[in-house]
Amino acid sequence: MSGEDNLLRLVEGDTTTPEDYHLQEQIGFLLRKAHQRHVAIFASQVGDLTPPQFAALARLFEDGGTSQNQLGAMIAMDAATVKGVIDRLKARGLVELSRHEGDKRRLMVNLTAEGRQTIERLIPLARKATEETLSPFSAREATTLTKLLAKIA
Amino acid sequence: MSGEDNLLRLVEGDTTTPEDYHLQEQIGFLLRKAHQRHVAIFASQVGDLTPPQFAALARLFEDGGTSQNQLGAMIAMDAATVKGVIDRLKARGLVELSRHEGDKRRLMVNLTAEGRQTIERLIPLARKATEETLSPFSAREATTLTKLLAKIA
DNA sequence: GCGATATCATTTGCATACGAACAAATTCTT
DNA sequence: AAGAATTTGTTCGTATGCAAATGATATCGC
Repeated sequence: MSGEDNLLRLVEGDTTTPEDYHLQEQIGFLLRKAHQRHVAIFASQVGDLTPPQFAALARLFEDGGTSQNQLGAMIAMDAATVKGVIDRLKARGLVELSRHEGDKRRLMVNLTAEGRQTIERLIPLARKATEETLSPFSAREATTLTKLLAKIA
Repeated sequence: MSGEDNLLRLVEGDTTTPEDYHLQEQIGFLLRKAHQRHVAIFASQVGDLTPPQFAALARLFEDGGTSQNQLGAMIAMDAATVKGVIDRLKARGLVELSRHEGDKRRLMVNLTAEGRQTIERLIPLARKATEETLSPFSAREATTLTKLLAKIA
């Protein structure tokens, strides 16, 4: 950083320099770490399924069967990602796949009986994971954080 | 859900059921989506490096050289993950590796001249990414969110 | 009805992310 | 000093996550 650069910055009203940059204050870094922490908590509370796998089952439980890509859109996964998740759930017998009648492109995904039983069993554990992730906060702070994040997402 | 289960829940004061569970209100789901959105914004603003690669360079720029695992601890990456990130940065000539004298286990990581130049060039763009990610919020809300996330992480 | 377009799904390649098993070097304990 | 425990790093396997290319089917425009 030269003296001329410093002068230019002052003239332009820009008082920040690369040296002032602090990674741990950046929203992206904090989001990455917070997400990591939650995934670890989720694994310790729920264990059986990963958060994406759980999300897929929970959404099917809420809304009933949909096509694979539609489901992906609802749980924020692109087509390539949702395929892998559904493949693994199918391999475990938690969902079953069928072709849509009338539109042979669509791959319909439905919960099996075991899938329904599994998600009902895991939902209370997922609530505990939410609770533990929010445990550093007061109820008021937890609500604030949830609302702010909902605004981003 | 049987009638007996309902009675039991009422007696125990538990009024939530699996049917009441809403994925989009869960902190984990929101963190995952918010993180995804930021990564997309970061890619569009910074482009050249991924957020983890950028984090490694930024940290080396802030603190100078450290060992690979130590660096990983500072930017929240386990040993296996940080290895891949550093390998790719090394392949691009942005960092250089050397063995620690006195402790031959330690792999020291340092910025190259090109690495330093790169991170100085990218930091202003990373600031823009932070800004855009926080654009749905007022300044006050942005500060609140950052502080709350820092508390989790 | 037919060609252009759009939608749905699959595949490949690359980049995190983590657990577990392992190897090498260092430090601790006795 | 010798053996045990710890630290540092590597490798492997599994699971997201996304871009880009491809194939199959539907729909639109004419």
